Amino acid sequence: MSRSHTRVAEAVKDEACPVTEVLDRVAGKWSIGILIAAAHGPVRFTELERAIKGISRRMLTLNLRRLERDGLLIRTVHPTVPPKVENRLTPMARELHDSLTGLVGWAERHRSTIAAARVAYDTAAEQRPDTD
Amino acid sequence: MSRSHTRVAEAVKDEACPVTEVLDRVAGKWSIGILIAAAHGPVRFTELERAIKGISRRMLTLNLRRLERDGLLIRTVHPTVPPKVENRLTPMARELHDSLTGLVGWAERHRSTIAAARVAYDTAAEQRPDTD
DNA sequence: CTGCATCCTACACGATACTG
DNA sequence: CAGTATCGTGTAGGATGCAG
Repeated sequence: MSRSHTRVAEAVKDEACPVTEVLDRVAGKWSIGILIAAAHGPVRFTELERAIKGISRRMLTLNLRRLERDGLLIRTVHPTVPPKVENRLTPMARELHDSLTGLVGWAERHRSTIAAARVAYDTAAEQRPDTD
Repeated sequence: MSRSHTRVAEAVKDEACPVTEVLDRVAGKWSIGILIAAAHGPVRFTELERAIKGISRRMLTLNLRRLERDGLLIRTVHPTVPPKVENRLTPMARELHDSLTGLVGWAERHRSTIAAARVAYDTAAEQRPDTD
């Protein structure tokens, strides 16, 4: 088990690598949440704001813009008096959404294990006066 | 000290957002790259450093520690004269790795589309003196 | 309702130097 | 080889207030 992975290492080399690319796009505290929250069809700004919970208007706006800029999100503005904006994912984003749910599923499955690992790690660290 | 977890907002709404959980773990410029680079078995520090290329020693170390703390990575130190440290993913991390490669695959498939979308978006923005 | 402007803090990351 | 220590920077993100 070695040769086939060489390409992975090579793929990871410079800034232009897809890894960093996707990272940049999905990075951030809210991107994934927004993508998932917006996945079930046209969603309005306020809906997202409530759905995601914890996100600030500023962050929602900024992330929405970035996603739109990357062609992951389509923002439809209805020039009505009370402004109405519908956000929906592009097909491309829906593909991403699949990987994302996979990620979330993983998180759900192992959350407790991870939490335990952290406690164990921290405890072990505290046991070591050196690490203090 | 592990204080100041402004990021996760801790236990308050942890159950509510496994999204944020996973985000926090995969967030960062290098986490994914490291996980992928370390996926093919025991890898030494320097190997990772060379494989990922662009990463600083400091960042490699920090991320390695975090992954280890979360129970995603096992760090085996061989107390030999030239220190030898082997890093390998835990089974849990391997599952994550699958989602990750999915993510990377998506990135590879749509990279050009995204780039185009950006250009289009930016161009459109420049066309609008109003936006100035 | 949807968003932008401003201010401010925290932290991720980089560069460099030192060490066992 | 595999880190650690320190300093400096950029920017993500939060809080608040104003606006079409």
